[in-house]
Amino acid sequence: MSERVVTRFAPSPTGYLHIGGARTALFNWLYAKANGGKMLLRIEDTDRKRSSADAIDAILDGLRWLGLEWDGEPFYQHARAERHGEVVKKLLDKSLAYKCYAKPDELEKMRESAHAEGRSAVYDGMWRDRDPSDAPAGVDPVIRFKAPNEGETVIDDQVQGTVTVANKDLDDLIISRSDGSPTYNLAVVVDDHDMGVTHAIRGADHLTNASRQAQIYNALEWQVPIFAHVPLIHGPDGAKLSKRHGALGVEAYRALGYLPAALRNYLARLGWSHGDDEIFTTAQMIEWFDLPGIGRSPSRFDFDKLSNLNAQYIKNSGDEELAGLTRALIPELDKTQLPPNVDDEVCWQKLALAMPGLKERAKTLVDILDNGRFVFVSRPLEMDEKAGKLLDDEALRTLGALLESLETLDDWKIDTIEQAVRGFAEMANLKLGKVAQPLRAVLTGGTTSPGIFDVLLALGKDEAIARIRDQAI
RNA sequence: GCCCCCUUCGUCUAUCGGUUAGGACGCCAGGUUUUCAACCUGGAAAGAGGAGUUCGAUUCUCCUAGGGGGUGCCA
Repeated sequence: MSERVVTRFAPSPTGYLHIGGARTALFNWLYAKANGGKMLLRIEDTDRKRSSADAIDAILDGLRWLGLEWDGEPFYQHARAERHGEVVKKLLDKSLAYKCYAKPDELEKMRESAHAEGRSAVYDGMWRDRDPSDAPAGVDPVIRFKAPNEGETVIDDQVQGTVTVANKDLDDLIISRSDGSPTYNLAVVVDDHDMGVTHAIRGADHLTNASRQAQIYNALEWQVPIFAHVPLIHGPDGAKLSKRHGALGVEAYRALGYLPAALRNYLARLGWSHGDDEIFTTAQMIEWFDLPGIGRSPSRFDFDKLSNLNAQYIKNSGDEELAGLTRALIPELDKTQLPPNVDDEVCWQKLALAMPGLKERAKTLVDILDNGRFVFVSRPLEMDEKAGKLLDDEALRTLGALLESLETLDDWKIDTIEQAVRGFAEMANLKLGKVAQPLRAVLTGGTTSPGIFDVLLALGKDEAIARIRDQAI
């Protein structure tokens, strides 16, 4: 391919960057990277009423968080209205478009009869060849594209294959509103052309648009870009994605404690495959990504699989890094769920110390925080029900006896701690569990935690001994 | 209604005419074990239905059913 690849991600700023959009962006980004090309970003805000600055920010932030940087400055479609108008005028001058004065009730009638007669095309072309002098006074017309009536329009889609639509099924679509603003299909064609877009990778909901856009390209005698329409993502129940399941904005995934790399990996694997490979680095994704690898059927969003992948990414991340990421997450979280002392530097150091044990049982960064809560709480610890039950007199006496072995430890290292505790259990002729469980209770206030030696290490000698002393007899 | 697209284990998918239909998540059982996880081993689990093409169809074609998308002066 001698032509340089240019892809684009073109969201409309009517809400956050949802998961489907994120995947579309990822595919465009991967394809551009894989081919040494560029991915441009275009904000499709021709409908000013529906667009918002907040939505634009959310989309840009979401892309950055996911690590999908676009090339150059974002394009804003509304800012190109003048150019769109030029093209509309050109079409008008060449008689490839015309003014239409049809009234709403006339349109409604056409809709009804099209439905009744089983026709796909709605607009009947009533102004297509009418003399402009028939125009009613005081009505601002829309401008319609004069679509071919016969033959067929064929799209050679890189994902869907050859898609053929009979031209009689496509009516004359509006390319310019009565207020003079351009509509989507016109703006997309003009912008993709002007931006030099070679590949349009987008959701399959645009498949029918592709046929109409191809007709406009042909009328303008511009080259039609290569299309790739990616099947949509559905919710776990197969229905359209709703907020209840996957249709969260990507910032919600961040708040849920997912790592960008894991989400990228999951999204890449959802609808695209490279043999049996499940886990790949971003570099591998770029190396392997191609359009034929994209499947043709819609897929469902599966949180379990995402979580599993996220767990693996967490397991392979550094302890300090994870502590930092978890700390950075604090502002995103529900205040009532936070552990105490989250501003205490020492607690975060302890969390990093506890990380080897925490990260192997965490699916998300939120799990790390939840399971690492014991490093944050202040003495004296509250015992939960199970912990309280466990701490009978016998257990408390055992802990009292254990204190000596720990206090005499000079070197508070994981293996010396283990030696001390195991040694004590052996000496006391107790199974390790008889010592570990009560110990876990007094150190964490509960009955589940990372390995008990890890807990002792993370807490530090002074704090650990103090917590034991608080309860032991 | 009409147009377009899709259909392999519950889910994501491999297979590109000949396989005991493979992998991953989840699930079940066992192992390991200081709790919970993690981990290890094993297991159940799929070609929507019907025609055709072919020596041979999951794979190619058609029909049906089901699902999705579109059908806007939204994108």
